[in-house]
Amino acid sequence: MPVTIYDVAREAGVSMATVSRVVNGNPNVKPTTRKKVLAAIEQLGYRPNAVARGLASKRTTTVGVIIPDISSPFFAELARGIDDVASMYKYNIILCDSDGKIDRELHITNTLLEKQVDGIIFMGSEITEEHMQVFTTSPVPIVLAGTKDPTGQLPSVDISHLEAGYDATQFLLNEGHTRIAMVTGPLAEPLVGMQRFEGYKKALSDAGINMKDSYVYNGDYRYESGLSAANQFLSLIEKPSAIFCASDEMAVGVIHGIQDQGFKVPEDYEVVGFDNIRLAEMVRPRLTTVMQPMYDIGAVAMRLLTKYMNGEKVENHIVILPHRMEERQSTKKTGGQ
Amino acid sequence: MPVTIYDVAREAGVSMATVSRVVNGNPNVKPTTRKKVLAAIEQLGYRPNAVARGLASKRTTTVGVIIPDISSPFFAELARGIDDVASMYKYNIILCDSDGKIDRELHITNTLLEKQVDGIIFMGSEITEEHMQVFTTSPVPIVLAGTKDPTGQLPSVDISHLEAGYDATQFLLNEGHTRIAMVTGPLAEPLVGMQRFEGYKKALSDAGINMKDSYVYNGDYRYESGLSAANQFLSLIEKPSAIFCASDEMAVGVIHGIQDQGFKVPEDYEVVGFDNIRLAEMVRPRLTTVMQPMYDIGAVAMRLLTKYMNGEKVENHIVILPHRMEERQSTKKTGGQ
DNA sequence: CTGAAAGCGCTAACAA
DNA sequence: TTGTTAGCGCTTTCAG
Repeated sequence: MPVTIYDVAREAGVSMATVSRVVNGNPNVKPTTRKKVLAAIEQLGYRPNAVARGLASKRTTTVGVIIPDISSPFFAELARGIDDVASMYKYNIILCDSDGKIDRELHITNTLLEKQVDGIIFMGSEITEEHMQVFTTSPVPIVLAGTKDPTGQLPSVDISHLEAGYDATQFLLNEGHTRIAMVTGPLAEPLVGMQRFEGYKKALSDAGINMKDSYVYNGDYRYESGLSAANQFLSLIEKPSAIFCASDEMAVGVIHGIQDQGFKVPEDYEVVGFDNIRLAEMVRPRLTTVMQPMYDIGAVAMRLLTKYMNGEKVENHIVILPHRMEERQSTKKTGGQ
Repeated sequence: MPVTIYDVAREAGVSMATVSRVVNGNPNVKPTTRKKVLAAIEQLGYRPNAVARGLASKRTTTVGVIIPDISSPFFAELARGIDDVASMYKYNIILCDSDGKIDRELHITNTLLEKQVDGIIFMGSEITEEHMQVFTTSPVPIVLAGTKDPTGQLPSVDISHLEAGYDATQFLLNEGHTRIAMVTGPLAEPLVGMQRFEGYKKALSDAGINMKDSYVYNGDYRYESGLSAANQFLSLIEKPSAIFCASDEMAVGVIHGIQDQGFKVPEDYEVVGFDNIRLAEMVRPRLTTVMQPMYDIGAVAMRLLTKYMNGEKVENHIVILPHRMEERQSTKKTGGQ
């Protein structure tokens, strides 16, 4: 039988209220009694029951985190940012993998709400009507990380995927390329995969270049689809001269696919990735990529959530963090810049 | 004001006890009343309060997970295994990054216990006296994943790092090498880094080869230390001909270090890694490595924990999962095998 | 098969 | 500065 606040109170010769006060750092306690209580706590090895506290106070100092896949380097880095800021603010994280399945996401949200989390951070590629329905009726604040809500109602922290896609393509255009291919993410994701692709199309059209369907390979962010994409592109009569990939993993796949056929990067083909995960520095040639501040997205999302949980007024509920081109060896050195 | 079990009871015209029964799937409820209650729940949009339930039942269906760094591919994969099995058994995970700092590990353990988790899974490289002191007095079961307790008291799931180190070295020995270098992990980790190194030493000594200090580079599992290790080894008068690395990241670093100096892997130097993270397949040459079942370690650890939480008797509290050599292109094809 | 009632351990007024 | 006293929302005997 564990020791309760009541045991401590008796041992210290005070009331539970007083014990509660010292445990919670309430200043209204005479130093002498505080000392007595502390001694009793020490002596008995008292450990406050957070569940009871949660029930009485209606705050659990726990937030729920819904993530598609914690074993993905991208999301793992985001999660790290979330956890670091959370622990800074004394919150704990209930982490749930959703596998990106909508029904699981919804179900998890509900479980988290049952557990009385003080807030939720949601990562996922798509925000459907159903999501909106659940999220907007949530009794606690929910912020999106690495995605955004199409209607702009929900708080979110993300980059501009469209601009990022545009910039990457532009970068290649500036190198003098006209035959630029793209390995996209799943286009079923309207807010991420599709946006990056839109950026690519826009850059091309702004440059007066017609997009060729044969220069677009629909990937799934994974290494293997980069490999296949390279094979497809290299089998074309008129091959592209540069390839923009919607993820670093695919970019590395593309590079290897190219190298396996005896060509060189960047001499024969230039390749640009997306994300800037650690892998980008662990390949040869090292990968030129769109740097996305993953850790910061998580950290800022969590910080934002703390504000909502504290009832603070938030000026800007949609945060767009900056991205930038990280130039390495998979592209040729541009003259200027 | 959220709807409570009491509201449902009134709406359905029954007692709270009955509502509780149907919510918990207790069979002792007449189908008719069950239907009535379900209707009321639906109608009111009732969502059970897990905190209240936890206080009353003394079970939270939540387990704590202490992890050095969720952004490490190795631990992320373990975490995935844990989470999958946890959700299979309807548990949620409170995930806490410890940064491998002992005081944080201890502090987190305490917080988790305050939150009344039903069990804990601990990942970390070292188990000190202090850990033992805290873990053995825990009111809930604790299982170690990816490490083990030196005294053999605590339940754990791991591989044999010593044997794995031995096998990797042996593998290189079988290829005819006599000058085998090793890039170790931190030797301050007695149960992981040191064990792999011990395996290396043992294999060498069993083969009648004297270990040379200049062939040992003390790394930290990261890519950069592989790079430095390669530089050190290649600057030796008598260079090693094969290098065994205690992590895949370091192995990739070593390979790049070698390639950067104009040499080839495996032609000039053979390299073996450790872990078999996804990266191992995403480099050229693809990495021969010691495959460690990371996902399974997590999954089995969680499964083991469920048994303890259910009060089931466990025959074998120390589980050693198999490892194996995964032969790829960073080593030459051996004739036999 | 159902209801009444006693807590679970703590917080938060409210008094004193 | 401290104590008293209600609950928080639910589970769980124990009766019936």
